[in-house]
Amino acid sequence: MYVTSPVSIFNNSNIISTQVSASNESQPQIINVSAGHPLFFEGDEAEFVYEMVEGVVRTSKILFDGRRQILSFGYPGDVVGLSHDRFYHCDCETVCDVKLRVHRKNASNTCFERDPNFCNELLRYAACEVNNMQEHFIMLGRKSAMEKVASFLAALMGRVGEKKDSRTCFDIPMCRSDIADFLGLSHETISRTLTRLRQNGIIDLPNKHRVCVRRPSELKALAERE
Amino acid sequence: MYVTSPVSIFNNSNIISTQVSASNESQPQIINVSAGHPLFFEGDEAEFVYEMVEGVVRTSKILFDGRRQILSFGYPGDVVGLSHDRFYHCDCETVCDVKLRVHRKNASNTCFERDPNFCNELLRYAACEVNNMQEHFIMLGRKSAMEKVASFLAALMGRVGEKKDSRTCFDIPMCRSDIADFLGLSHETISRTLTRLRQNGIIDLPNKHRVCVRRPSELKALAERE
DNA sequence: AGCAGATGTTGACCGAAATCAACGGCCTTC
DNA sequence: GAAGGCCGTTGATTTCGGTCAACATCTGCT
Repeated sequence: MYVTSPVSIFNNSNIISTQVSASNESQPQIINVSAGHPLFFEGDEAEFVYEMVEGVVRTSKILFDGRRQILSFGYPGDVVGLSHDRFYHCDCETVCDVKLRVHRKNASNTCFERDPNFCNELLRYAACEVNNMQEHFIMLGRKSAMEKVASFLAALMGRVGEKKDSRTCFDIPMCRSDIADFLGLSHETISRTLTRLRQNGIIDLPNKHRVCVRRPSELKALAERE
Repeated sequence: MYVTSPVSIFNNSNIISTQVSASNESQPQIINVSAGHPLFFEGDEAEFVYEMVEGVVRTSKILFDGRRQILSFGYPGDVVGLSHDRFYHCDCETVCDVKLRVHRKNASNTCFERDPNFCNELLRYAACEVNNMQEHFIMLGRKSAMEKVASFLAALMGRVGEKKDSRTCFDIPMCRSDIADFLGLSHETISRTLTRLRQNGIIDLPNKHRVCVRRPSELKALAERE
């Protein structure tokens, strides 16, 4: 099943509320996609806009020689597949098993124009998206490897962390290379930096896909300093 | 005169047409701002959305220690000042003398909601913006210094280049540090890379603020390779 | 006109992160 | 359960671009 084009990074606000999307045209369909499958490719006709319900997707662009930049990880509440024209402008794949709500774009290509409320919500979502992307700009352009990794962990902690005693734990469903291509680093540097954070007692790594933050304030400090 | 929050990079399409914006509320006012002045700062109340008419602005974010990332250069036709909430999320300053059209946001804070057409246009503009930003992501995260500078020049060439004989010339109103902070490099690297391009016969530099491209196809090739 | 500060260029050197390489663990597949 | 491939970690080495520094040029100011 091949679907949409994603546009989100870490978005704290579920701007698109359930009832708003439910009111749009024929009720949107929910689909499941298993881990490691593409939803759509750059250049595909952009028929759908997707709302993440469960799981994580990644959106990316590839250069001619294979270099890859991950644009965003789409988490529940995020919207993927917005496009200003008829085509998707990045690839999108599932990172793990995913459940998503599918909105079909109408013929006129400005999606949802018959529903001004949903259009306004989408506009606010897009503006929010732009804001998130701007934060990511300064990360990619001006932060050190340690700052990048700490910022990434801090963002995930804020979004999906579960508090347990004095720790905040969360899963990292994506592999090291995905994180590397998101932060503009090599996967070796991701690994080394995580090891350093563990050695400094700031995080624990119970297994490869889970992080427990032992000192949240120090992590946040590293996200801005060093 | 202090005004808006900008959101654009290099945008080929003047999506916001004159009559659409003119139909919005009380007719928008045109203002002039001279070179080197701020339009607004991060955190300011986002009262206005601006349409660039003439000149160039830069939008930026600053880290605690002074590191700066330029998010976009706003050229005529671009929109600056979109925000998902009541505040601007970046600084904006004029690079040279600027003329711009000012749209006041209404009280409800979702700008222009009474004008569904303009909302749809803005949505398409925002989606286009997101697309441009995605292109910039792969530039910041994965391209070499030469690729970055060549991409920057190629984008400017396509947008504001004037064909003269076999050459395409254009002004670069911003200083080297601005370009550096846009591309995530140091100003010395910008200078060195421009010199290399000149030595290779790909560009001429008649003066510090003007570029003539002698071999456009080689420039475009460098933007993707090397 | 003359001065001061900003801007641009170039060289020397340094360092953070990439690259290259080796290896261990885990998962899939037959 | 053997084989092969991915993934993650760690070490050795390289390299690109940053930093520091010197100097030239330009601009604005009085």
